[in-house]
Amino acid sequence: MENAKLIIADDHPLFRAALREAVTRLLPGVAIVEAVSFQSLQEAVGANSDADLILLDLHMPGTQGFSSLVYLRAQYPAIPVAIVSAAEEPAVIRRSLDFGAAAYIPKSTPLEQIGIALRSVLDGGVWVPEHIPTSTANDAENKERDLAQRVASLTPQQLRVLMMLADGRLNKQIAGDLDVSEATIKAHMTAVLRKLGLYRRTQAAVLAQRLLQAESASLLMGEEIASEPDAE
Amino acid sequence: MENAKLIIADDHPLFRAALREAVTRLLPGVAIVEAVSFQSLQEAVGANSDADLILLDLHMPGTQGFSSLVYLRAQYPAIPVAIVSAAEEPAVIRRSLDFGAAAYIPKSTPLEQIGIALRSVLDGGVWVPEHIPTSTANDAENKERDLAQRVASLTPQQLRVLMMLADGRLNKQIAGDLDVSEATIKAHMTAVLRKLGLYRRTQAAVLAQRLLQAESASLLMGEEIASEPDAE
DNA sequence: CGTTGCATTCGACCTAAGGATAATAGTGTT
DNA sequence: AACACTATTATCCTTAGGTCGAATGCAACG
Repeated sequence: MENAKLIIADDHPLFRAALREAVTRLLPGVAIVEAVSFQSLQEAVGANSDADLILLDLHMPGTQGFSSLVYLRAQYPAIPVAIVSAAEEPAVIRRSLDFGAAAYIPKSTPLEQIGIALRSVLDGGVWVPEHIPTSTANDAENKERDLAQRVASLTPQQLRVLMMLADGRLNKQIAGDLDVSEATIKAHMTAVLRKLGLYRRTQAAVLAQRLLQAESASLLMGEEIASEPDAE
Repeated sequence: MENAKLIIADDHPLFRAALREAVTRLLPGVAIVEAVSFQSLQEAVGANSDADLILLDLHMPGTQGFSSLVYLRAQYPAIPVAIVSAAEEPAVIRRSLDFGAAAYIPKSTPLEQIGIALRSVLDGGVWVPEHIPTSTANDAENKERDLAQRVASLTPQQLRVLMMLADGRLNKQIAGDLDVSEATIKAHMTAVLRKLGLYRRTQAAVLAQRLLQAESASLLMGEEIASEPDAE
């Protein structure tokens, strides 16, 4: 475990340095790659697809909300991702885990706890702060969590299609972007709708918009999402 | 002006009382109707469509974001709406005005200022706090403001169609809901797309989602919205 | 080493969406 | 009364969207 390879992604230079320092002390001998933006994170993980762990800050230039996490999980499902964030709301933590994060480390976590967390994740485990309930009775939040898990089950290509759909692009345009035929995009679209339990692309677009970009606001209240293709 | 009719819509009983008290003192003799939710506001304004002013709190049960304001403006364009809110961010204030509000009164506004504001609005004028710049150099925000104004230009029926579209409903379903033919919905849809400067219903749905429901988060950063139906 | 599972790809086929045009009717303003 | 605007509908046509079935290829498993 000591010659593991870590990727640290955080846009704040000071905090990145502190994190590097901490990791070096807690896990001597690990290799560390740093990324300062979503762009550089993509490059870093592309050049180091054998990495053993990614420490990820939500709120980086180039991404909003959970899109970077979802991207990583879809693109490199083998690499565990630990979220390192200032936010400590249970709803954010739970959703991070629903999106496939292996750990959620609030920036206020004591050093030795961070060490425990990192070792646990490198061993293939999961780590969350102690006082966080893993379930909630909030019906609206549960609905959103379910959807988050569904999004996490998308394949890399399906996720790409969904994100481009949320940009309002046509199947034909997406096909051009991904350099495949339009029929292929349609097939992906069908799969996305099935996995998300929806019936129309418009619903998926709105959903992706809310789920991936929303921060604190919409986490606590929900509304109806899917409706049957009802009779008329 | 003294026998004007006001509608006060605020879900907080204490603040509603304070507001009623203040209005009674500032404008003796005005009739006051109160609403505690979006539902009751709809009833109140329906039964008092000759009202001279609506004092509206954003954040009421039954609505998120600006949807209640947009609804009122579309449904009763003749009745000026003054937003009364705790939020004081210039971006929120500007967007409220873009959506057609006649005034924006932060809850911290001194009483005599409120009186000036109300009289100004009842006279057909507009009122905003002094220190708020009416324009911004923020390119992303300007893009969103332009879209907000476009949304404000929709007719009541067009707005309803847009909102249902943002729920992911089919033209056929919307037609059933509004009890008109699908051809009519298509005509409205075409008009909506034209007014918003878009080319696809998916874009409109995502847009409505962001514009009407977004609170603080997405107000400061923007992304590309419309793209030409480009060649492929 | 085969086989099972899944992701990706695609064509055929049908349905939904959207543009153009034109017509009717109600409403409110000038 | 004339005008402007909204709402409604229909017809025709083109494009976009979505389902089904099926082929390919890769990677894990026994």
